[in-house]
Amino acid sequence: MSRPVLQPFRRWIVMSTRSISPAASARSILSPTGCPAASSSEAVRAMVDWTSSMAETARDLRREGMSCGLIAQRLGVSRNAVIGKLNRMGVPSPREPGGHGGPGTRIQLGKREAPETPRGPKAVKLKDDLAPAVKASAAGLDAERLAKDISLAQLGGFACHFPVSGHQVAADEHRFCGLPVADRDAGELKLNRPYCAHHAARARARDGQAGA
DNA sequence: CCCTGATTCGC
DNA sequence: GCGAATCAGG
Repeated sequence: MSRPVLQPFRRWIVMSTRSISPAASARSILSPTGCPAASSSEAVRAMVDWTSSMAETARDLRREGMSCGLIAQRLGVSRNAVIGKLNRMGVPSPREPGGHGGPGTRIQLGKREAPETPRGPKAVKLKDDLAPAVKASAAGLDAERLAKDISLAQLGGFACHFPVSGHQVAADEHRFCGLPVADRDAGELKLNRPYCAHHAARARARDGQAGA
């Protein structure tokens, strides 16, 4: 019948208890023209199953400051896929200046007031001040550099679990901060987050904007 | 020109 | 929900 075909090699691993939902299976692939670019009989693009693992990894990596492009490479997906996914997840844009002031430093949040633009022509551009949280987190970048950068296996019960792998690493080789957590006796905030003071603050700031 | 992220839009 | 195309800025 219509689509006998292709066994999508969408494995991407799935260590989660439940990652592939029936919906995903139903989605299957196909769609001869998934996108305008692929119009015509172009190769079929295996749609990636965004498992929780991938989503979490992407989110963490991005929070580290890794650009979507690198994350995309790591996950093996396109940059737009990562951006789109993260945006859909509600992950804001940390875009910490800690990366490199060179290429791609554009924060400028704030949605366009006129999305009515037919996407082709010029779009509206709005300039909005950065949220204080972003600035604050940026100031704490030093803390990340001071992180122990240890593996998950070495993380203790009170070690910060904030991912700090600033390089491209496999999901299983992810490195974490490892600094003492703050919720033991921070005196200020006592969250259950297994993060140190610095990362806890960042996490809160992040959740505050979009608690996906 | 490169890079970046954001949004729009078809599937 | 997914990703490409497009846009927009550094």
